[in-house]
Amino acid sequence: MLDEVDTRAIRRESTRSRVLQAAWELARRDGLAALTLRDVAARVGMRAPSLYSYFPSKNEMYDAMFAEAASSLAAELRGSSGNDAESRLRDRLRRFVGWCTADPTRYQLVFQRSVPGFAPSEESYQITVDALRATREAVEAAGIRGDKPFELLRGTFNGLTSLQIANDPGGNRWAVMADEALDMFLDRYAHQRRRARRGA
Amino acid sequence: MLDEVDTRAIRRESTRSRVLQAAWELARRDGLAALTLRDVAARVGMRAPSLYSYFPSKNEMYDAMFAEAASSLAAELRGSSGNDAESRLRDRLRRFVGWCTADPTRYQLVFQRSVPGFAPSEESYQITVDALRATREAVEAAGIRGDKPFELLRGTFNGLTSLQIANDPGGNRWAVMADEALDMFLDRYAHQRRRARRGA
DNA sequence: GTCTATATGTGGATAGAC
DNA sequence: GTCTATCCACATATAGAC
Repeated sequence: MLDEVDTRAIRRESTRSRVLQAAWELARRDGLAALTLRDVAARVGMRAPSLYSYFPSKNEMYDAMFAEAASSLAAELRGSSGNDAESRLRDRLRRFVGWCTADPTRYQLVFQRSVPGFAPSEESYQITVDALRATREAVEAAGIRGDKPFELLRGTFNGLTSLQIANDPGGNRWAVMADEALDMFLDRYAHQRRRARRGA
Repeated sequence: MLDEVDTRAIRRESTRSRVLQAAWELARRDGLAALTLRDVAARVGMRAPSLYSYFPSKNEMYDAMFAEAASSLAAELRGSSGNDAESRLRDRLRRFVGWCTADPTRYQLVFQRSVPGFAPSEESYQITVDALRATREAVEAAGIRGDKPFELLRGTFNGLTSLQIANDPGGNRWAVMADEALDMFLDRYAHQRRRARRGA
């Protein structure tokens, strides 16, 4: 009987997952804001009201998508590696750009406010906050401290990805500048570390 | 009789202008995408269908707003001045950031694709293309050539303004970094002029 | 859990009177 | 030019049968 409960819960999760996948597909095709419950339901062979068994509202469905996307980004960034702090930062930023440009729709949901009336729940939003804090730590591990340099780096990479997605979706005209951007940044802000090393 | 024609045309333009102003006010209050013809009309003491005397469709109204905003930006940037090319570039970039952050709604219409189903007409879009080309010329006048540096600068400033607007609208946490960002950029790319370039 | 039926609301756009 | 009346399509969400 406990087995039955488990089985039911698993099937339920599976259906919920199928619904979310259908929502992503439609959002990629027609745009995030153009999502309708009718279309999502039709895509999994249901009618719109049936979705309310899985999500209490449309915005809760957006929130589940947001959480999925944010978790995916966090996982991608956690996979960063390198022999030293600078290499790990470089890898992390490359992964960031790669993740953002791989799926503009996903990027828009997480980083832009492109769905009128939707804001992520505190819980879902926290996933992105944690990822940002980890990036801040990676920057500091590379010897760069202070809000200003960090926010400048953040702005630079935000700008590159958003130009990429707005003007050349699917391409890499701006994405390939990630390394160059980091070099420019390190040229200016990593000098303390190098000078200190040289001086010592 | 020609006078009458003129008077009528002037009144018409005046009303059209009032409609646009009402649209901006509502867009700032409720968001660009939340604009409705009913609300806009009500704000100028009309009913929705009357607006069709001034704009053939809602998207044409958006396009008129886009053209207005783009022209305003172009005029602002044309006012840039300075004693040398670098100062003029710095002033131009300051003006850019100032213009963008002064009115997030205006910025969103011109630089983000935040209205589903709306794209500017070729004619309106051209205004922004011209402004961008003039900025490119200002960068080259400062001795910096090539697509890559220019696009990197463009990305950096795009990123700063978008962070500013998304996270601190009305404030200046990121806007004040404009000078710092340009310094970082010049550190790396204006050195050709002054000394041998390091690295590749 | 899924359905049909429906409440309830929205908003762009057109027809035709004045 | 502005109005009323209306069309039409759409969408979220609920009630209640099965």
